[in-house]
Amino acid sequence: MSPRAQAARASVPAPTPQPAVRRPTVQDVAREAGVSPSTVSRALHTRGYASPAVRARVRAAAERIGYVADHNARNLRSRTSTSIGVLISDLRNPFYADLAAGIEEELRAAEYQMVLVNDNADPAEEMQAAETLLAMRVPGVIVTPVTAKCPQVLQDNGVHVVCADRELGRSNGDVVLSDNKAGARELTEHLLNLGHTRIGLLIDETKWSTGAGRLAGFRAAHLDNFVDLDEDLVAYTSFDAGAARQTTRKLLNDHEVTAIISANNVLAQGALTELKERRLKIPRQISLAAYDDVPWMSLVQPALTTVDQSTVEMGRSCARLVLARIRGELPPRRRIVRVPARLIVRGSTGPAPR
Amino acid sequence: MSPRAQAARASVPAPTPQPAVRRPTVQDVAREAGVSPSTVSRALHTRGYASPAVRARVRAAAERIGYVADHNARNLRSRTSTSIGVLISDLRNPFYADLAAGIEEELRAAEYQMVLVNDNADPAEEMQAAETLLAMRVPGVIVTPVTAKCPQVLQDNGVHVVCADRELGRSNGDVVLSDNKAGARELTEHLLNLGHTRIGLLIDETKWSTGAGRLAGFRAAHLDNFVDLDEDLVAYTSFDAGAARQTTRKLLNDHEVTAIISANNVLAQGALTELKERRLKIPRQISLAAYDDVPWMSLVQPALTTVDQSTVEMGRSCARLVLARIRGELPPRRRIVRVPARLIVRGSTGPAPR
DNA sequence: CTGTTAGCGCATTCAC
DNA sequence: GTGAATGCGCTAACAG
Repeated sequence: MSPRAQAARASVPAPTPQPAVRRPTVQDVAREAGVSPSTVSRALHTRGYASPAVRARVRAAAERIGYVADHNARNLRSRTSTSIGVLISDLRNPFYADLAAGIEEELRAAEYQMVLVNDNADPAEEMQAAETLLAMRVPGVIVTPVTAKCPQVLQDNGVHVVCADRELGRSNGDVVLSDNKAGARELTEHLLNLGHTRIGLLIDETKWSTGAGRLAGFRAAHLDNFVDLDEDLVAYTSFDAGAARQTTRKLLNDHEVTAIISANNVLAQGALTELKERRLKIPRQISLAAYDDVPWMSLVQPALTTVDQSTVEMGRSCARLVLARIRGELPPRRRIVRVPARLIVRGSTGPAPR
Repeated sequence: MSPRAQAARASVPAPTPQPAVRRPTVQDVAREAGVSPSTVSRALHTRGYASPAVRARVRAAAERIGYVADHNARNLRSRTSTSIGVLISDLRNPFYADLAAGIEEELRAAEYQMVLVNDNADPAEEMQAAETLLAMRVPGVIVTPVTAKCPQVLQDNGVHVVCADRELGRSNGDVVLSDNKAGARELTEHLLNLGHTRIGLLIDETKWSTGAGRLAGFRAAHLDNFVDLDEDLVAYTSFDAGAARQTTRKLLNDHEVTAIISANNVLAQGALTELKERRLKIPRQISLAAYDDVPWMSLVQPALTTVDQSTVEMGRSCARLVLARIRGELPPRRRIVRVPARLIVRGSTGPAPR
C-alpha cells in the first residue's frame, strides 16, 4: 500500500476493534441456576460429579441464556484443546481434499475441530505451520510430511502426530499409508496378464514410502511373472502434469511401450493429454492406468483403470488414530495403519497390441 | 460402543491424559532476558512500547528458549482470536475445495488460521458448527449458507460474517458472489450465436442467488436475441449427478434440444454421462456446456465449454473481506463483491445441427 | 455432591 | 520506557 493510501486509511471513521458483544459466562449461568460456577462447570462436562437434578437445572439455565463455553478459557485452564491441526500440501488436488474430508468427518463426529493448513509442499511453510499449531496448543496433528523435521518438532513438544500417506525415511511416529506395494503390484499384474511386457512407469519420486512402495510393487509384479524389467521403462518425472506429459512423450518415442502406469493422479493427467494429442486409440494401441483414483478418471472416454486408495477412509483412519492417542487409549508402540488399495478395471486397459 | 467394550476400554493400561510437555512462558523469557513479563509481552507485539535494545534482547531470548506464545491465553485476555471459521457444504466438490484453498491462502498470509467445517448442506450441522465457532470466539466466519439462520446467529453474537457464493433471500451481511447472471448470459449467448434455439438448462435450485442468477442470465440472453424461450427447456433437477442424468434423458427424449447447459459441475457430470451413454457426437449432434469450470472438464474429449467463476479468487476475496471487517477498515454498509465469470470456449459446443 | 479457592498464560491498566 | 498488579473465563484442587 502506498503511504498516501495508508494515511487515507488511517483517517477512516474509526477502526472499531470489536463489537465486543458480551457473551454469558459460567458466572451468569451459575446465578441463573442458583449454584456455584464450579458446579456449572461440572454439570456441563464431567460425568458423575453433579446430581441429575442440578445438572438438568444448570443445562436449562445455560440453554435459556444462550451460554456457550469459551474454548480459549477452557483450553487455557485444562491444557487441552479440541482443535486438531491438519497439514497438507494442496487442497486443490482431490487426493488431499478427500483426505481432509475424511479427517474432518471423523473429527467432527468426535466434537473436535480441524485447523487446516496448506503448506504447498514447501518445507518453510510447513515449519511455520507447525509453529502456529504449537502456539494453538493443539493436542494432535495430522500431516502429509514434506520434511522429517516437522513431525519431529511437533512430537518433541508433546503433540501427537500422525503422518498421512507417506513416511519419510525412518520415522518413529504413527503413520497411515495406502498399501502402495500391493496396489501397484496388482495393477501391474493386471497389465502383464493382458500380455503387456513393456510397461512404462511414470513416477515422480521414490524417496518417500509412497513412490518407493509403488515402484516396489511394479518391480515385484514383473519378478513374479518372470518378465524382465527394462530399467529405462521406469520414467522419472516431476510432480507436475506438464512434466509428466514430456516424460510420456519420451517414453512413447524411445521405448516402445504398450502400456503406461502413472504413479498418481497428477501424472495421469499429463500422460492422458499426450496420448490424446497423438490420437492414439486407448486401449487398442496403448493402455493407460493410474494409481490414485479420482473422479475425472471415470468421466473420460475410455474411463481409466486405476487403483483406488480409499483416500477418504485413509483420512478417517488418521483422525481415529490421533484421537485414540490423545485419549491415551493406545500402547506407546508406534502404529502403522495400512489402508487397502483396490484395483478398478475400466476401459483404458486392454490386450497388448500385435 | 457396547457396555462390554466400554468396560474393557476403561480398564486399559491407564489413559495418560497428556504428556504435558511444559512449554516456556513469558515468565521464562522474562527471566532469560532480564526484564519483566509485561515488557516481554510488549516487546513481542505492540509497537512503540519498548526500546529497540530491549526488544532485540527479548526476541533473542524468546528464540533461544523456543518460546511460542499461547494462543489460548492471548485470545482469552485480548478477546480476539486469529482463527477464522469456514463453513462449507462439501470439501470433495472441487468448487468448495478451491474456495477453501483461496480462503486459506489469504488467511495464512495474514497469519490467521482456518477452522474448516463441512456441513454437508445440512441445516442442523450448520447450526452446530456455528455454535462451535461461537465457542471458539472466532472474530469472523466465511460461510456458504444453507439457512439464513446461521449467518444471523453469528452476526447477533458479534461475529463478522461473509457469505460466499450465494445469498439467501434478503440478507443484510457481506457477500461474495460469482457474477452469475452475466456469466450465464454470456454462455447462453455463445450457444444462441451458434444457431441453437432449443437449449435445455439443467438446474437444481433457483431459491438462492446462485441458481436464480444463472437462470436469469439464461432468460436474458434469449430475450436479447429475440429467441422465444420454451419454459419446458428449464429442466429442474436435484443436486446430484444421477438425478441430473435422468433429467437429461427427459430433456433429450421429450424436447428436441440441440444444446444443454448445466448450472454447475455436479449436474454436468450427469449430463455428460447420459450423452456418452447414447453415443451422441459432441458437438456435432448436441452441444454441452457448463457453469463452474472444474479440472475434469478440460480432460474429457471433447473438452467442455464452461464458465469459469474464478473460485479460488472468490475465496481470496472472502478472506480479504472478513479480515478488513475485523480490522475495522470498512464502513458499516454491507459489501457485495461480485467476482467476474469468464466464458471458456472449448470443443463441446458447436453449430446447431441441420 | 457442592462451594471455595486458586491460577492456567497472557495483555493491559496503572504507577513509577 | 519499564515493572507491578489485575483479571480474561474457566476448571482442578481442595474442603466441607
